Amino acid sequence: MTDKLTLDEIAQRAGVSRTTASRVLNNRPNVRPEVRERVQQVIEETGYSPNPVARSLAIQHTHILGLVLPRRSDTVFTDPYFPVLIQGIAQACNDHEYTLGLFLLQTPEEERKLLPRIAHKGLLDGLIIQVGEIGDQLIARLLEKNVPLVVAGRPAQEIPVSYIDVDNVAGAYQAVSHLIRLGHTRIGTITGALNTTAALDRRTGYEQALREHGLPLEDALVAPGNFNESSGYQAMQQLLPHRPTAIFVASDVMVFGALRALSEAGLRVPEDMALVGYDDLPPAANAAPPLTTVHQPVLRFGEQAVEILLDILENGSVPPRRVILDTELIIRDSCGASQA
Amino acid sequence: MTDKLTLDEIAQRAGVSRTTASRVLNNRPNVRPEVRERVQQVIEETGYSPNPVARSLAIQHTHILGLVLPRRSDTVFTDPYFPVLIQGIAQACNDHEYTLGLFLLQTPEEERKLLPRIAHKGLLDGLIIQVGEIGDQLIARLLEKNVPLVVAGRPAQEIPVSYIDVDNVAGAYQAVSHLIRLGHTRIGTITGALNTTAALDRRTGYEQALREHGLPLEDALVAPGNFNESSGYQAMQQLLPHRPTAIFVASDVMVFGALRALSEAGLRVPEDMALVGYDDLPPAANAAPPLTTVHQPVLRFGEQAVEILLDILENGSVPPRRVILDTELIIRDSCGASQA
DNA sequence: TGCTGTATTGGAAGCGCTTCCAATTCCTAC
DNA sequence: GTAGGAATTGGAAGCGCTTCCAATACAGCA
Repeated sequence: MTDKLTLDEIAQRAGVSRTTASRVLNNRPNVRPEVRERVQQVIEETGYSPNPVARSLAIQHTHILGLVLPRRSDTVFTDPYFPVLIQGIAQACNDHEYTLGLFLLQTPEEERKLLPRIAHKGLLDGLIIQVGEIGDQLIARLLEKNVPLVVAGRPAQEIPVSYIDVDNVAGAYQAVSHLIRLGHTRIGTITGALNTTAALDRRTGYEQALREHGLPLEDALVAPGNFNESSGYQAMQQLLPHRPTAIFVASDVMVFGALRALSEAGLRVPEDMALVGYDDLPPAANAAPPLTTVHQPVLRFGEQAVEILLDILENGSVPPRRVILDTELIIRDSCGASQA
Repeated sequence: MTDKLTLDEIAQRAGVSRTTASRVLNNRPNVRPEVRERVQQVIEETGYSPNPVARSLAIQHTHILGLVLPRRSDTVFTDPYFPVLIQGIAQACNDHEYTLGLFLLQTPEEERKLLPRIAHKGLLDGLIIQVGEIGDQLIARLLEKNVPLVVAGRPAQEIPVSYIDVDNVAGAYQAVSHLIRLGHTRIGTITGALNTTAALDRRTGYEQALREHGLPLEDALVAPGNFNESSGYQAMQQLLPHRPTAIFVASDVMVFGALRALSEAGLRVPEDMALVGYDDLPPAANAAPPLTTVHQPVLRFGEQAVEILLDILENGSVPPRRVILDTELIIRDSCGASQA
């Protein structure tokens, strides 16, 4: 209601020029204390707050960051990972007084339609973009438009872009090593969608652990999943005939699917089959049995992503920043360690 | 890189005035076809796209909608409900060429800090705000600032605001009636957080069903939850000694907690205890056993929310719009109907 | 008391677009 | 060939803010 207020009016009411009013509004020096006081008075009385769009136009940035989540929407809102990521990013945006714009690119047409809006340096100061499938050209295209951006997850191509990731290889390596330490020798894995670097890296960690401990790699013990529940279920069924005694599953959601297959087969966890997952989001601790899983610091991941982006905004995008966060193996019941 | 382009330059290159250039940019009439062609040519060659901020300042709206999720963050990103809601809203925003701004108000300070940004009609054209706890004054405060808004969920107070909700009373009523029809007479309920209207309404539906079917209401059979997994677990434990044979649980997430308590107690579902949940989000179908649950059309809910908001933007906020979406009981295994 | 240097102030230009309105051009009909 | 009207064009004034820069006020010093 009192919204037609402009800085001009404030200035008039306080009996100063618009310039001076602007100065006190932005806490700039060179205003006599008494004058400053008077203007502040008026601002408070009227409940004035400056028009962000006008300000943005003048200063040439908006204080808005964009988060873009490409394709694969099935996973995007079925896996608790993304909500938590969003939360971390939103939190950090709040802390730094930025506004967060959300862009879900579900279909190719949407991507095409949204691209100009995302790529234009007018609306968004910068972008956090979740890495997509291998072969996705979105990042490359954005890069050549010169938009400040940081990628969440390791991009497939070797391009000079800033990104943040968790150490997926090491996380998987830890998990599998732990199973080996518990005495397992026939260890399978259910992979994530192999058109993502995260899934690839986790499989690499699995292989590396087996190899370094002198265990053979057996193709039949590697079942492809795609990060959702049903794929975990199917992969588990596929694995069962080959009699593994332990499985490293590339995401907790797939563990739930695996658990379902196991219970249908009348097998118990961890007695008949040890399981280690990946993610450690809220559902993991309350599962039956509670999941041993590789913890990723998703909230911090999100926070850091925006901090990197802000750094780029301030200091330019060269050289590209690279941040790899550590994971931690959380030992609960599903691996059998607690009863071993 | 080619981003310093302004409409002025386009006009110059095409040999017309900025006014005319603007006209072709916005597909307005009164431009000679050949001229229009020429300008379009230049626009394409240069890859020009107009600065959205400048345009916003001129036309006095931004084409940005805000989604604000107040407090109770524990539930917000632990319950799959919200991601799906966000998805529906984002989808609809895309369809209508709006950008979505996300505001998570986790702490009171954040709320205070963000309020001006949210309430100022400069940045956001309108707001979709998730209803908060009963007693929350956020909506009222926003309302008096005259921000166009639509509430997701029924507000507690009787205020003249537009909102969209699902028919929680009817949904719960359906669920409980179904259990009664299956022959149950000792039917308990695990409620949601009773400082929300959704939880209250669902409890009302439960009571109504019992009453109308001549069954007694028994306080001991009503256990308070708060929509998260652990509360379902605890509530179930609390209910067990009173020997219900069926439970209506106010959200699927709490069903998972209940399931955990039941399995620890050595009870089987649905043989020893019939369960009906609420939500029917992806995890429900893959649960063990698959959940009978009240389906809410969350995606459509989100879409409609933005459509209502756009309607308000276009035609004013009086009278307040009220939209109540229907729910549907999805019968799977957890209620025992399939084996009865 | 007068002079130089610093702190305060406000005028005006500019951010990149839209849009009102007056000026010009083009048709058509007479 | 000309008057009248419609279609086309561009000048200029905003939208609400920031900021450069020149102008003014004030301080300290000799």
